[in-house]
Amino acid sequence: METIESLAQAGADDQVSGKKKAVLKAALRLFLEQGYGATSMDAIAREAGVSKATLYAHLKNKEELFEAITTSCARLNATLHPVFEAGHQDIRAELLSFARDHVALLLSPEGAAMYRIVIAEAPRFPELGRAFFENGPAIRHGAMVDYLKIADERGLLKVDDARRAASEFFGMIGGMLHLRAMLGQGHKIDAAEQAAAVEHAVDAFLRAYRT
Amino acid sequence: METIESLAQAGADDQVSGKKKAVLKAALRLFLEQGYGATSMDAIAREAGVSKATLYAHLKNKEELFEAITTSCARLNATLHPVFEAGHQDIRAELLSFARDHVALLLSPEGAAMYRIVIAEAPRFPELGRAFFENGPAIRHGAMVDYLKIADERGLLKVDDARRAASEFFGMIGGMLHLRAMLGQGHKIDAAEQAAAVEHAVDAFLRAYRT
DNA sequence: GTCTATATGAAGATAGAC
DNA sequence: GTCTATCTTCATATAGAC
Repeated sequence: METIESLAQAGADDQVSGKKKAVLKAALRLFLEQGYGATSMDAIAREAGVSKATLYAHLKNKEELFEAITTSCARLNATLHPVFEAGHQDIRAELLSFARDHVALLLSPEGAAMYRIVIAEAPRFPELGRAFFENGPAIRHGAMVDYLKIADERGLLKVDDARRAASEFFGMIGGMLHLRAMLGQGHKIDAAEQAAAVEHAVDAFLRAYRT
Repeated sequence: METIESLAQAGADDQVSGKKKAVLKAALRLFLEQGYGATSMDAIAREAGVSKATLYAHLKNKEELFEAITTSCARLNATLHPVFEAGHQDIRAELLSFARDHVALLLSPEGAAMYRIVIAEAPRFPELGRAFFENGPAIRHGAMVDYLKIADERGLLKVDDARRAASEFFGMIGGMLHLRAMLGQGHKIDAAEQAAAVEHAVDAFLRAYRT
């Protein structure tokens, strides 16, 4: 998993000064930790080790600073989405591996914080919601659609509607767990219980779409 | 569906003055529309048609006012959750009806706004997250668990783990749709497409758990 | 570019009159 | 109980010196 540091650095152009990188990095961390409204420009400047004036020399205002995070947000999603080894050697094992990685991302502190802030601010920053969706869930969904289509063509699964089947897959492996995490009820989720739930869901999916 | 007006009235004790009711009603509306941070006490007082001093005569502060909303929040969930006619006459029809009502709630403006604000503020108001979960998703989940257990006992379905099966049911009928709505990408969801997706998911669930 | 110091305004909360 | 007017705090954003 990519670190917040590398994300912030990657999010900034390579030509920008170290100060700007520090500001973006600090902003990403604080926004994820505390949310948009609760994060003050003072705190970002302090965390970055620069003055507020320097901060405003690089970024127009708080909104622009937050929107700059969109890049890191997209990168987070694109980088973290598991590489789908679509070998179709062992469908159950492949789906299981994909599902585990997906759920681990949803429930990780960074992943959950990112989902939370994007959901919270989507009305005020529609572009952020769009970028997050397109670069994260939509990409993973598309990968699963392709996988299921091939599996259907090869007669390994019987999938009448790959898009809907993919949506059902993601929903059933992580829907309730994700909801619990979003509502702050994720602390009760035991790791073993989580793993068993994912496995159970994958098996149910396979029963629904086996040949 | 219960209106915001009746919710606010029901949320307040019957003995409190009309002014307090007006404040609670205004607060609920503005919180749902704009979120916690973006809603000022000035705006709530103005919307309620009272002065700020009057507002503070009834509620200690903004946090307490927000927490008072928890009651309405719980009530919204409890009231809106579809009555589950567990007749087991026609399982597919019953699951379909339940699923349609559930998804309609998730995607309704009021439901989506409630989910959004609770998710956004769950870190700062853990009790709100807990109350929302216990009175909404958890209740519906429990109802589905009971339904599936009975269906299993009667040999109508083969459900090895009712809790996990219920989680999978909710995830697959609404997971991706809900996520899209939360990220502000719900406007693209065509009503017919939505209905077809729900039906498709119910059928997939039945294939996974049929006898 | 970077800093210290400050202007400006918004929002939570209250004092005192009626 | 209710209001007008005000206090206080804090956050965004900038001015001016180095």
